[in-house]
Amino acid sequence: MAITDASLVALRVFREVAERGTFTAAAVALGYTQSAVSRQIATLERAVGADLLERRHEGVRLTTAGQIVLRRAVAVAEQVEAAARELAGLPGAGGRVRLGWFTSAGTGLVPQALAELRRTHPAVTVTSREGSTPALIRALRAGSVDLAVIATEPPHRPPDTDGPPLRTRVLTDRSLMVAVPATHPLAGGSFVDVADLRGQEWIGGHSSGGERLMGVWPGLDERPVVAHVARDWLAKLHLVAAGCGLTTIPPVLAGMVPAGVRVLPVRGGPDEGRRMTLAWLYDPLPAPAARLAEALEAAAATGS
Amino acid sequence: MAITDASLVALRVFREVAERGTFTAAAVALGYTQSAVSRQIATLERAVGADLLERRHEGVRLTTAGQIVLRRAVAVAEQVEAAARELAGLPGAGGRVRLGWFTSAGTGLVPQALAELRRTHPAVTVTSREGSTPALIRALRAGSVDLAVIATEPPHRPPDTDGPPLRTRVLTDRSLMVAVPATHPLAGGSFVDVADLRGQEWIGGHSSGGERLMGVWPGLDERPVVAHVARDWLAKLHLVAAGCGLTTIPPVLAGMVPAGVRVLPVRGGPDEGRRMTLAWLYDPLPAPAARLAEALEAAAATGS
DNA sequence: GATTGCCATGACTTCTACTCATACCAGGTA
DNA sequence: TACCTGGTATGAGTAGAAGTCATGGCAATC
Repeated sequence: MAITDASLVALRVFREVAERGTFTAAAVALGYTQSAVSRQIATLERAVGADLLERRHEGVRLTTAGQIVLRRAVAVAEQVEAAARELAGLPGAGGRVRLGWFTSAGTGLVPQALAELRRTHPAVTVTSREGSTPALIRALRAGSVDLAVIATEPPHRPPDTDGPPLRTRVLTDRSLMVAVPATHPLAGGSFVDVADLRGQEWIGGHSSGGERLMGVWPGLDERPVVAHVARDWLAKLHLVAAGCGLTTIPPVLAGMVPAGVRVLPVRGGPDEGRRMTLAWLYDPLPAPAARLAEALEAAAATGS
Repeated sequence: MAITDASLVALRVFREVAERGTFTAAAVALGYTQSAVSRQIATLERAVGADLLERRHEGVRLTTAGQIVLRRAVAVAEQVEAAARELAGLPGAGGRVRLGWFTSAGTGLVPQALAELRRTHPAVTVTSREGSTPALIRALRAGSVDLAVIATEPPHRPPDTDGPPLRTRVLTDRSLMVAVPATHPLAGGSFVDVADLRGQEWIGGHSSGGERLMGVWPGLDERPVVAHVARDWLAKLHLVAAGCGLTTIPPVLAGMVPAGVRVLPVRGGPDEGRRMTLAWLYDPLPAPAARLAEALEAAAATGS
């Protein structure tokens, strides 16, 4: 038994696991049971003769062997897809770029860059999808996006260590802000002191495990009171406007809040810079991806 | 069912069939029965949704869809092999070239070029194998050799039409000769007239179907008398020396016949030029293959 | 200490992918 | 014409791969 006896299915399953980060999520995505995924991976590991994944409580991480196999599995999948396209008489993937972006890039930066790109390079076709920063990094490594706009927070270290280092370029670098109801006592000033944030009611995001809780000012020395939970920015901001509480807001969104909301910087705490970073895996970027990268940088520059 | 549901085994089988030219030969090579190969191909064709092979009485030929799938199957196999090498901690295939050569290139040209190459570029590792010209062309297309020394005869047209045209370069271009026993009446002159070849006894190669019969002068207007059959050049030439008959001999071998054999040109018939041609599939050749190609050309130039 | 979110595994079932034997088909030869 | 040869296809049977379900174990969190 050797890797040559692996199956395309096993490689696809492995890639999905690498992308989703857990067997369970990969199983759901593929329409299998978790147990089927577990067995596929076990079989693949037996074929390869080494562990591909390090099982940890919050999911799995690639081992060195896993990184090798993932890279090849992605290449194999690309060949198979290319064959399918050719057989269907479709054009190659030449002018296509797949972009991933994390939520707060979706309101300004990404649409703006896409509009610009369509004007300047109409031949480039972009497909895109939203995702959390860790999910996007896994997607880059799993080859399911070519380019990703991710978020980093202080201390802005390299976002993972699971393989060849990501190439990155900082798009924007500004500080987190708070959105307060216009009727709120704090709305009067031109900034908020971090001490004033104690005891406030917050409108938070889902605190689903692993991902940090969004919406509540980080580093408060108390357990925050989360009065409302919402995933959507527009909903959150309307809740703020309705006076239901405060929420944090990335600076890129500051310009597009509804009436009844004031956005203010926060002073007196540690730096809460939020970088939007463009990330990709291998240099050089293919031409269409490079065009998109330029458009994103241009949009970041004008938007700031 | 789509090509994405194909299996690595099926792709490997398909590639082997493309290389061997028949299901039966592929089955033998892979240790399967012919029926297993037939079913694998049928399944793959169903998955792809098109015929991959045109069944003909003497074997199979690739259809257009088959050419597409073969190219991708080769790329997939390369990825898998690369993964295996990486996992085993071996170096990549960087400095390796796989050469194919047809029989009469094996006595002079190939060893000479390899010796020269080892001297000038010791970092290049060459593996090589013998094969008939059609087999070598299939091997090129199946990606199992990188470079091939093949033979062509008049009218020297492109050797096949099964896919992207082969790149070629002529190495040598000389005429077929006959080897006669030194004791034979014809051995006295400095050439032989084609008319004198009638009624002679010949030492032939295996006339196994498809491949043309080697050893007997082509185009005789009689059924030749094949007194002995041998595959090996040295055996053939020793049979000639023993006075058992005549045989044809490619010019590259003229200089290395044993005592008791005379090699003579033939006049009076149509041109029986025999070209040795270097062939490969995709430009540009990777560096190590290019070095080998140069060495082969140099050897061809000095040898003539 | 209970709960939650992971992965592994035993028991069972289905379906895939072999083998063997045989049929079939086209060309070449007696 | 009939037969042989060298090829592919296919019916029948079987072993094993690859799913599902149900359950168990483990580590972190509340």
